[in-house]
Amino acid sequence: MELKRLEKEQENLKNRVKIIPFKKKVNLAGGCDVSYNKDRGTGVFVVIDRNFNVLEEKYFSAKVDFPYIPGFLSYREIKFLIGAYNKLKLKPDIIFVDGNGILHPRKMGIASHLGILLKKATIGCAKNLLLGKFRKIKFKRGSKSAIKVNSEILGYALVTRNNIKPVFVSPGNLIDFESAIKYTLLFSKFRIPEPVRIAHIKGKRYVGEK
DNA sequence: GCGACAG
DNA sequence: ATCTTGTCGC
Repeated sequence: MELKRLEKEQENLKNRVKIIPFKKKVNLAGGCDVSYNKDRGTGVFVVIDRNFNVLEEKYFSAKVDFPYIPGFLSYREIKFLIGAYNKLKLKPDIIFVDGNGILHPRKMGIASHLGILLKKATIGCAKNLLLGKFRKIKFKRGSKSAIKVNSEILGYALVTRNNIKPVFVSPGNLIDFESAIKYTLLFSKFRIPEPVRIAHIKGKRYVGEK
């Protein structure tokens, strides 16, 4: 099937992912999300500062041309994200993506894919677990638990708010686990990191042109 | 074979 | 993801 080809493409792409120490100072954080309406999708990109002020927001709408298939989310959504990103004037130092980074069957979740195409540091923050196992944790902001896939750590379950279930964080590209966790907490006020949460809200409210 | 399965 | 009001709990 066609998915076999895409699987190989992911296998190749993953060789370009770099899980390396993140040194840059983060003044601007980007967040993105895709919302749907019938057969159309809209990508939203927002840029916020460390005080959660929204400095810029851009949209990109187009027809949906790929179904949702677990493990292949980027083939459905990445064009919307790229489209919105290219309209930004401000370029974020780090980007939060709704979905996984290397916590993926082929270590090529949408956050990693986007990070490679944009050559930017990206962090994947999923609301639900795609794969792997982790030990139970206290629902106390800051507590975390490694998510293992075949005994290899690919991400962390991270509690960003007291008494609220964790989000599943994994490096996308050009960043390490520690920094991914650190910045996710730094930019989280509620369960979902603000950049992504805001992008999500903007998307639902957005009524753009075709 | 059966069940799980980001958005 | 999306369709959708009230409602339970911190």
